[in-house]
This record gives sequence, C-alpha cells and structure tokens, in this order.
Amino acid sequence: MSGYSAPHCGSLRAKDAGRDVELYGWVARRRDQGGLIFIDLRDRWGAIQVVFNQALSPSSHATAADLRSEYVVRVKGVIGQRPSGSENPRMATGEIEVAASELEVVNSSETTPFQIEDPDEPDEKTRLEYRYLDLRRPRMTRMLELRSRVNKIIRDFMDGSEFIEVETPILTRSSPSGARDFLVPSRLHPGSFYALPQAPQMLKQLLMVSGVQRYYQIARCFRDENLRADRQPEFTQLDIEMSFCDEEDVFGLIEALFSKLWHDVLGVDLTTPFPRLDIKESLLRFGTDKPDLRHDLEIADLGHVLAETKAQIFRGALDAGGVVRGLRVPGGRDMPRRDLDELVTVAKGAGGRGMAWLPGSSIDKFLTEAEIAGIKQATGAEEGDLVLLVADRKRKAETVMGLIRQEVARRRKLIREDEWKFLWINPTYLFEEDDQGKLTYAHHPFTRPFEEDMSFVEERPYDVRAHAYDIVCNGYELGGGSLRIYDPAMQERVFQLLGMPLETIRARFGTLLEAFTYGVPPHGGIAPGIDRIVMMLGGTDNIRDVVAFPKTQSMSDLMLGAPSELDAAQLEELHIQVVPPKKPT
RNA sequence: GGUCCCGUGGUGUAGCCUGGCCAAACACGCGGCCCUGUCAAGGCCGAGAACGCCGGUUCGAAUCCGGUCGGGACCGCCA
Repeated sequence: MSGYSAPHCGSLRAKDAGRDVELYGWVARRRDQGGLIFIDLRDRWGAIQVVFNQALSPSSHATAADLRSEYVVRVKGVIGQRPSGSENPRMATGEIEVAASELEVVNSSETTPFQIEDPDEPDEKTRLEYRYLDLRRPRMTRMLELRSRVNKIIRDFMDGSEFIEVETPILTRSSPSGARDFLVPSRLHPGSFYALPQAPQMLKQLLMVSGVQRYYQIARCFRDENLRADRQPEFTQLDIEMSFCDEEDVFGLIEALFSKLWHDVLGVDLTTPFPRLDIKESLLRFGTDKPDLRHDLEIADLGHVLAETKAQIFRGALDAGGVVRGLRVPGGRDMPRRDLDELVTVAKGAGGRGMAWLPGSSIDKFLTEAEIAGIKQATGAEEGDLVLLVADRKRKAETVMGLIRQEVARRRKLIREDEWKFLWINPTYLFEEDDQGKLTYAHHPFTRPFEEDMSFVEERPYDVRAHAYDIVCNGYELGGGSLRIYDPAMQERVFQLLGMPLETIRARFGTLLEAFTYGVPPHGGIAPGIDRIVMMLGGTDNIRDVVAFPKTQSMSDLMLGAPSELDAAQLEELHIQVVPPKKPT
C-alpha cells in the first residue's frame, strides 16, 4: 500500500476501530509522558491521536521520543477505542486513537517560523513570506478546500443550465478604457505589447456572435490598480454571457446559483428574489453603491430643511452646490466624546471636511428651532437619539456618510451578523459625469439604455436608466453586469451622445462593431467575483485569505520576491530599455 | 497621489503617551532532564531580542523628533 491510498488521519472514526492502518502525516503536537508518548498526526483531512507505548512497542516508542513538530512520519498501528474517560470531544477523531507498532521518520523539520497549530495569526509579512507554511494551517487548508468546492458547485450548476465553459486568452490586446493594464512585451514585435485581460468582456460578446448562446468561464482577470482588503491585482470572476435574455433571466440564474452555493456550503436557504434598489436611492440612503443592509441606519438629505439656514458650515456647502446629510443614531446621546472624535477622524480620513452632531458640537446655536425640528423629522430622531451631520460636495458627502453609517453600526453592534442581505442594485444609470463635468458612460458604452428613457436623453441625460445591475451582499459588491446594445442605431446614438469621434470608436471597439454586423443576438451577462464569494462563505473579510498566493498592498509577492529585475540580455531580447523614475529633489 | 495604524527574542504580545528603576517583561515555541493516559499535557532547568534601518534632540531613548524601508486599513483609483 502506498501512502497515497492510505487512510486519511482526519477521516477515521469510531467505526474504524479494530482496523490495522498505515498513516502518513505531519506531527501537529507531541505530548511526551515518559513511557507513553502521544502525538496528533495531521493531514489535510484533520488529525488523529497516535499512542506510542514503551511496553508494547519499545522501538517505535524510542523513535517517537525524537519526534518534533512538523516532522513527516509514517505510522503503522491499530485503531482502537480510547480508554473510557480519555475521549476528546473537541476532535472529530476524539473517540479513537492509533496504537503504534511501527514508526518511520520520513522527514524531519526545522522549527517553523511560526507555529502551525497556534491559534494566533502570525504577522501578515511572515505569513506571506512563508505562504507554503501558512497554507498548512488548518484554517487556510479549509479555505483552499472551500474555494475548490465553490468552483465545482459553480461548474456543475452552469453545466446543468447548458452553459459551456470557453477559455479566452491571457495574452490579449490593451483596451484603452477602464483600469490600467498589465502589459507583456513582444519579442517578435518590437515596441508592441500584449495586455492581460481586465475581464474577457469583448471576447464573451464575440462568443455570442459565434452562436455560443450560453457562455461561462472561471476567468482570471488583471487590473493594475491599487489594492484593498477585497481587491487583488489578479482575481477570478465567474464570467457569464447569454443570448436572447432579459434581466429577469440573469437575475433568476444568479439567484439560483447563489442559493445553491449558500445551501450546499452553509446550509442556509436564501430568500429569493433578491430585493432591488435604485443606485441613486442607495447612494442617498446608505451612502454607497454596495450597502450593508444587516442594520437599519439610514441617511437623510437635509438640503430642503436647511435651505435658508444661516449656519455657516451648512450655508457654505449648500451655496457651493453641495449637500447636507444627516444620520440618526438611535440612543446615540450616550456616545462618548471620544467616539465622536474618532468618527470625525473617519470623515477626514476619507477626505471629508469633518462631521458635526446634534445636540452638541456647538452648532445648535446657529440653527433655528424650526431647522432643528426639521432635522429631527427628516432623520426620524427622537429623544435620546443623536444626529450626525456632514456637509460637503455630493459625492464626498455620500462617501463619508456611508463610511460613518457603517462605522456607527459596527461600534454600536447594530449589525445582525447572522443575516445574508443580498440585493440587486438596479436600475442604474447610463451616464455619469467625469472629472471635467463631461458626460461619460457609467459602465461601458455597450450597456443597453431603457428604450423609453431615450426620449428625454437630450434634456436629462443623467436620468436615463440602464439595463445594468450589481449584486451586493452585506456591504460587498459580488458582481455586476448588463444587457448589451445590439441595435446599430441605438449604439450609434450612444456613441454620438458620448461625443466619441469615429476613429476612437473604431480603434477601441472596431472588432466588436464589425462582428455585430454579421447577425448579433440580443445578449447580456454578469460577472460575479469568485474571490469575494469565497470570502463570504469562508467568513473572512480579507481576500488574501482566499487566494493561495496573494500579493501585498504594494503588489509584491514576498515569497517569490516578485516583481524582480531582469538581466540585460532578457531586456534586450524584448527591446526594452528601463528608464528609472526621477528622484524627487 | 493622500490620510491613518503598525514594525520589540522563532511566534504572539506588554513596555512607548508621562525618556533614566529596561542589555527589556509575559505566554507559546525551542534545548535538556523527569513522568504509562495526555490532548493548549504537566514539573524542573536553560538558551534566546541592545527594541526595522538611518539621523537628530538629550547627561541619558525601545520610549521624543525627522527621514527611510517594510506590512496593514481607508480615500482617490478600480469603465
């Protein structure tokens, strides 16, 4: 028998009592009692206690005396019920143990940089430098298994819905819009570069022209943008595109898929359909496009109430075209000054001007009684409540209030941790303002507008709704997509509204537009992020926990030492000359 | 590009605000010895850090200041 087919340490149970087994694994713990030595032998499936008894097997006992943590060993013995009273209910294998008759040290181990079995998390830096050991920690092994399982459930589900998985290239072409590309120099084409895909967006639409009808791919995507706790430079999407579909088809498919995932992995039955929330309403009431609805705090607009106010901070913001927003904190009158100051720090940390509160923070005296009453009414504040106030440019005020809302909920333990609050952000809007106040597309230029809204596009372009949607859960954006334009006249109209010159359009989207002249079906899609789904199911708030070999915030791989410099010959072959960044003087 | 937090033996922390009692404490781990029912085993003994790095202030710095490197959270960014 090879170790490959040997029983798994962690899978043995009481029913296996009496079996002669040969086990392979790592020494998780060792308890040397003199004539009796216990070790917990760990493999991917768990751990089981092995007993070395000096009286019964002197040679294996002698070898066991030299065992240390993380030694790789082979043990032969017999599974037995533990003596009554010595069972360990905390172990899945706690009713039984292996009475060892033979022990071989397959490989010894140096003392590891951190203890594999220590419940304390080692420093992030150390974990990443020794990621192969970090992944040996049972918590991380479980995450790897979970991710694998999620992938399998997804593939089974998509296959069952008659989707086919198509692989698209990793070496592809730079798309001039969107995020920064990761680029790969071409040896055969001096001065030309491949780009890694930010998403297989154009290719999946082309596959619809190909007649694939139902496409999916568990697709790696690359974006050279700054990292966050839920963002890595390379990540994985469940990329989906389907023909002849409407929004309901997409929603139904995704709701069924998430229901299956949550049911199979967590045993949780989600309520469908998921509620839908207009993006503008979400930004107003929750200060974000990915609201956490596990608590009931809501933001109120106070512009109307304070229209005539003389209070300087509000007057200034409103006159500058900004907004004033308020958040009721139930029972918040007892909030310590220190907490309020920390919320101000949150506001300022997000680039906001600050935060005021009522009653208190010495703004009361600048507000009329009617204004205070109005604020109470608009926010729903009652006796004993506190109202937090932010005055700023609209976008900034929303961001700041959104952060404060979530922070208040967290600190005051208002979040119902056992809930799964899925929702669709839908509808969204076709256009938004760019930095220069010019019209630009909110999603991408193929997003299908609401037909009926196009009648007023000239007068109120920002009110034109789009068939686009994000799926959100507990404050995380789990994915987004849209129905695409397939009518050439509509497409032309949108390009025209965006003021995009013909040659720009042709350069960026020529392939797709040409393909669309050969019989394009109506189509649409969505791309849920698999990393974030696994984060949710795995109960972690950090994407690094669900990626086997992640990058640091500065995009380094501390284990491999990537990125690294290249030698001159490699650079020459690629026709690359490195120009070091100018040192600031 | 910006704001904030962190960096002390192998690991996790304390000390830092209020400089000297700190060549630095505790736990885990590590080395040795003892122990036949332990399971975060236990008992005894022992080794191990001049406090990321550079510079400054000071009679004196892990502690204060500046810079720098590294890790983390967030804003901008991520159509």
